[in-house]
Amino acid sequence: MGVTIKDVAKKAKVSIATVSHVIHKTRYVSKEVTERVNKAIEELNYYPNLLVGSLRKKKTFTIGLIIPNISNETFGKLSENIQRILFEKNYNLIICNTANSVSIENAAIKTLLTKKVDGVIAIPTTTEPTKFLEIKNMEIPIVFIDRIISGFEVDSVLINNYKGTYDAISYLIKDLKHRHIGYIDRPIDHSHNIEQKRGYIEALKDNGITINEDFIVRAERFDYSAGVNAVKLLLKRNPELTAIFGYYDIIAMGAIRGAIEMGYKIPNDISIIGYDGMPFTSVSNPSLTTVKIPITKLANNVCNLLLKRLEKNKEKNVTIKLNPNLLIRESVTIARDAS
Amino acid sequence: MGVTIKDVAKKAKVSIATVSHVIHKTRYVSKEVTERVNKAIEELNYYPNLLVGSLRKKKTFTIGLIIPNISNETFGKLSENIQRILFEKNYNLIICNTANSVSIENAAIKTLLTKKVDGVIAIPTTTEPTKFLEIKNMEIPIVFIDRIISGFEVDSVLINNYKGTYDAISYLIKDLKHRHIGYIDRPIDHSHNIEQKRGYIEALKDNGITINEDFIVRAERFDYSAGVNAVKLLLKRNPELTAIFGYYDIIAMGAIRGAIEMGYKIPNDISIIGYDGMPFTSVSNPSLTTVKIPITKLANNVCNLLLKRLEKNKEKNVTIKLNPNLLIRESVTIARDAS
DNA sequence: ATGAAAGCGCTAACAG
DNA sequence: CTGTTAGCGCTTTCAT
Repeated sequence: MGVTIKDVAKKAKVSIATVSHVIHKTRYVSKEVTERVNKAIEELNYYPNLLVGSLRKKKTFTIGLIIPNISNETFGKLSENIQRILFEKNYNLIICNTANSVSIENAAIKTLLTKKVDGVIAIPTTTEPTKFLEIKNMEIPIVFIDRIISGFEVDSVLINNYKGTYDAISYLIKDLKHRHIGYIDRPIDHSHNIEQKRGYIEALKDNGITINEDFIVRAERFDYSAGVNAVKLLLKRNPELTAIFGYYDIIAMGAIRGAIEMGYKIPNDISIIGYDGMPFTSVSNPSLTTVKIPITKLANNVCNLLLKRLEKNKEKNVTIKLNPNLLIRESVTIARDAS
Repeated sequence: MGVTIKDVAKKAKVSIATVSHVIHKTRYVSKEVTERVNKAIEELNYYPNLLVGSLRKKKTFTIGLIIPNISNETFGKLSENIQRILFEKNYNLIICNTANSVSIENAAIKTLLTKKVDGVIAIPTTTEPTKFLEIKNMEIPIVFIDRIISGFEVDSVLINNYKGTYDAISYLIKDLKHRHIGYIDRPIDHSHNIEQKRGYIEALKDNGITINEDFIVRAERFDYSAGVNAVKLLLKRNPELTAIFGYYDIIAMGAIRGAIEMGYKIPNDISIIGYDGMPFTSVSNPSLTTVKIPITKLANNVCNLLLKRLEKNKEKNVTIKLNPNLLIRESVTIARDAS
């Protein structure tokens, strides 16, 4: 492992304890000795082995991040912010992409435990707490982002997806007179999309519109082409639709494409709303009206929560709820059947 | 640090050596004992501390990834692929975003060295090898992606940015009859954009077009709005331009927006070509003609190179060069002044 | 077929 | 003000 503290001690003609103390400024060392040690460190290109230190200090300064996929713009931005904030506090991030696979997620947790991370930040895929329970039982702090696992208490920073969707749908109904609104749901249920759907249902109800199950369809996957297919299915089945909500920007972008392929004009024939507020949705044409998740705020809250918890692990779990907000852009307009 | 090998040994009534051997199958242990040990591991929820193991084995199974920013779609995809491939080989990734800052990059290298990573993968920002030289001197394998630091020999997987740009510009000239082609360059020079520019220059030369320095401008930053500004500057100064090449997709997207804001129609008035092949450029409108970097192939090559090097570190440096390819989409068409 | 014990590089308690 | 040393959790050599 190259140069060790011993080599430095020998070169500086001091004990290894002194070297350690010079590095961490953990007790007074005379100026001359300090200089000698620093010189030796410099000359030998010594980098203290933090992993060994962690052996005694019970702290690795490593945090695990479990996330579906960082190549998603939203998750990428989020990871980047988290990494930056934690790096400033001397923590490093081991990022594990789960690709929405429970088995990969479990494997990731296992590795993180063997790497003895000080804490875990997760956007969990699973809806069973099993593996996360193990983390918790080991008293390793966990922070969940935008997901709940029912019956599992953790610190979490949530997005008010109910309100986000409710507001978007209400806007379509009240401001733009839509009454036939299609809905593209997530392939598999998790807490966030269930909340979204509740927002859709409640907004319809509150405006006296009966729910039509035919207007709701699940995307087959998490990607663009799934959006294309979903919208086609929806529009063929329900030609009366004047607006469509996609639970996720990429799906909504696919929906725009699918609708265009079917000969519809966006937004004149069909209004489309997305969810997440990914940057690229603003540069597309038409730009996408979408519900924006406050990423920076999210990252800040997550890190704060975790850092606090790393200091005192004993207090009650905290849940923070952040409001998304509707970004009105070009992909929506007044309903074509508005009277 | 919770449950240790000792606890397992005690519970299974064997020595810690035996526990270790059961875990790693590193010597024969009788069936009964093996079962007892595994049962104890299970019941105690024991996760071996890999960091300690690395103390003796001189191997941490951790790789450092230094990258400008993973929230960039290209880098995000790249990171994700690298993470997945290495994870399958039991390696973890510590990702450090440098935000194109040399000082952050240096700080990142320092941390990676204290975390005793087995290897480093980097898209370097600096053009001075100083810190990377330290890594190399410690005989830690490094792989560079798409960047060269002159006078610094490392394994690298490069993109043939010269050819990528040359082909794109040649296409504009030969197929689409453009003769007045603007060029938006990177804010600061690095190897890849220098190669790109050389491709631009040579393509013009080879087609008998004289280089006009006024047609070349540098983006002020790496972002969308810098593209907007750059194109405006370019078009005001040179109304004769019929096409513009942006060294980076986001800049090119900004250029489209800027040109539209000035009243140009894309592609009829101005053709615009980007570089990178980010996914979102295909769903925008008009979709962007761009030079696509082969991300998956890139990730595979990088990981292969690194994994090989982790086995035998003594051989000569390897450089792999991958060809990008032109994706022809909607943002280019025949020059408006074509005769 | 299994155990005892040295030692990896470092921190921190103790000693002087 | 500085040095000596035990020990963190584990792997591996040596011993039986």
